[in-house]
Amino acid sequence: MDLFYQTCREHGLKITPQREQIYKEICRSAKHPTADQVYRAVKRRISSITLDTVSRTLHLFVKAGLVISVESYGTARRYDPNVQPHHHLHCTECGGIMDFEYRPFDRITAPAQVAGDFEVSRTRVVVSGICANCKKKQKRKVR
Amino acid sequence: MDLFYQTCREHGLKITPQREQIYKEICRSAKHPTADQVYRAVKRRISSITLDTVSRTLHLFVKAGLVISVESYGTARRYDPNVQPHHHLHCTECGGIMDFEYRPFDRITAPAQVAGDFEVSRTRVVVSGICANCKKKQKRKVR
DNA sequence: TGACAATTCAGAGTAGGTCCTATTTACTGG
DNA sequence: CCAGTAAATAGGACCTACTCTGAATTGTCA
Repeated sequence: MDLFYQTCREHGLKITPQREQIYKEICRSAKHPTADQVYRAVKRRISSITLDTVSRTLHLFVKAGLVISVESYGTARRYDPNVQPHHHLHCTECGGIMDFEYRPFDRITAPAQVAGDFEVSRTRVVVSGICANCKKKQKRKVR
Repeated sequence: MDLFYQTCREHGLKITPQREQIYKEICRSAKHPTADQVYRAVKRRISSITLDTVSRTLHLFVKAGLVISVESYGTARRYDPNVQPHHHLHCTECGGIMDFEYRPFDRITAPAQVAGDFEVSRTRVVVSGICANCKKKQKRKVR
């Protein structure tokens, strides 16, 4: 939580009970929760909170670099409190995203000819496929 | 378009004017369009078409391997007719996704200790940052 | 402590689908 | 090349995940 207070101060963000709970919740969750999932969890502590507050707060957190917005394949944005380099396994069946760490991948950088005028902030390897769980259930073909 | 006819036949998908136009449109667009963008474009040719038809058709195309569903950072799914290995630049400001090709990245594979029971179908490098366009406009700090 | 800008809440509005059902259409065998 | 049938489509209701507006409230600094 120290990181939270420090980052808020650095960016001139006011510290409110709502923001504390939102940040705590996103850190507690092992998955990459959506705004709505965070909202439901925080609502148990602060019953008056709205989804709008949670959504806007998560956007602010992203801008402040406190959490990151990770790629999604479904319909909802997903957030990740792990701002350290790491990589993702993406299941094309259930839409789930799982973290994995593999140091050699952390050193991958796009060559200048590719990056060009692009200001790179993060490079990630995304492995798509079918997770063990979904593979079991999978017997049917296309249609 | 040959690929389209062939893939449809292989998967027992009927060939309809709607599906032809949807596939043509997604190939024409250099970006990675959303279902809604494809819908608006195709509607100019087939005015009776519905967003529902476009959405379902794109799902079918994904299952048949005719197009792929790429990662997004907003709330809309994005589709890509380029099923060959390639990589993405993702602008965190405008949400845009641009393709890039860099052969050495195509050979990246996750080690067994990571993949485990996961059945890998595709591995992609995603470079996040700020594109040249957005960098220009960017003068303001957080908030 | 008091002023005030930042933040929150409530409710309405929007984007991007998804589901249901009746109707239409593309493919198959005769 | 035509009819039967399963697949596909259109239209409309419904849903999820935000996003906006405006008024009320609250944290922060002098």
